[in-house]
Amino acid sequence: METLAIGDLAARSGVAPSALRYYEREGLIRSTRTGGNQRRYHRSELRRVAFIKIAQQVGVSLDEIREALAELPEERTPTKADWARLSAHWRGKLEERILLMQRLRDQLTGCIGCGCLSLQRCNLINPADRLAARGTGPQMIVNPPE
Amino acid sequence: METLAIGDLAARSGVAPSALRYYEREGLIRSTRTGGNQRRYHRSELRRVAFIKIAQQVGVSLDEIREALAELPEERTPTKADWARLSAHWRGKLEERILLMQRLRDQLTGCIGCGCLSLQRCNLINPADRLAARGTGPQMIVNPPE
DNA sequence: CTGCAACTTGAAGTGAACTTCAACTCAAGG
DNA sequence: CCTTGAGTTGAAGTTCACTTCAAGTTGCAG
Repeated sequence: METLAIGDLAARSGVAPSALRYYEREGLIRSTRTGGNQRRYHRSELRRVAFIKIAQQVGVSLDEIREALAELPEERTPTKADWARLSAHWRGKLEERILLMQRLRDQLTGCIGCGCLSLQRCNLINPADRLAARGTGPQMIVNPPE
Repeated sequence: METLAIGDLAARSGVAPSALRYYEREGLIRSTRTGGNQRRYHRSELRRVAFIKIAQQVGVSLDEIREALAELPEERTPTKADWARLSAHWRGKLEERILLMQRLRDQLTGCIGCGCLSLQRCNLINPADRLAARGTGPQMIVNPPE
């Protein structure tokens, strides 16, 4: 078995065939066809699907994933080095997201004492909502100062 | 200004009025009405909306958020202690998610050397896909062994 | 060579989380 | 009082990421 039928790729990757067809329509993965028009996947597509799944775990949209994958070479099967570059890039994104979550957690922790949820710094510290003029939303958390 | 009109709550929370109406239909927040049928929000709803936004950041669905909020007392305005309990609970969820991300990051880091993305452990270490029978998907990452 | 599981397509459906629209009413400053 | 920006409703529309369906075709084990 040199190439994979859609069912094989589905079984190996844990992604439903319908989703794989969808990914293909969306330009995230590619296949060749048999004489009878059935999809056959190169083994390297397994890696692409793995990447897609991982990126989704991180909360990245398919659009962004497509953009990332576009950085892989079209003409040849991506090498380890190609994947390494991409992975390194995503490691950065992951790191960022982890930091956001940690900030969220620390805010929550810091505010458990007062129960304020730190909307606009803290409603207890700032009871009159004096900061209301300063833009909307829990700025402190999403875009912390400095 | 003792209570907030929908526009005020929207401005303060950074959530569109249409979304606030939606949240109300979905039972996530509550309002009283003026004689002329306009919504007026108690200031404590600001906290609920903040909580909703934070939970969404963590990737929680509105359904789950509603369930969490259901643990707040209906009959009285939630106290600091009420929020503290809820926040502590969510801190756990956040912590969990952070751990998942960190595991993801470490996997990615560990695999940058081989470019494998660790689908079924590692395709380099395991080139013949011998583990294919062992369930689908990047199990190692989502449900790591031990 | 046959039978049947697995594949093909386009179109339509799903659910989550909202937004937009149209037609109308309210609240409050001048 | 009057104007006007803000609010009201239900229904329909939107985007994302798929799934389901129906009707037909293919590939391979026996």
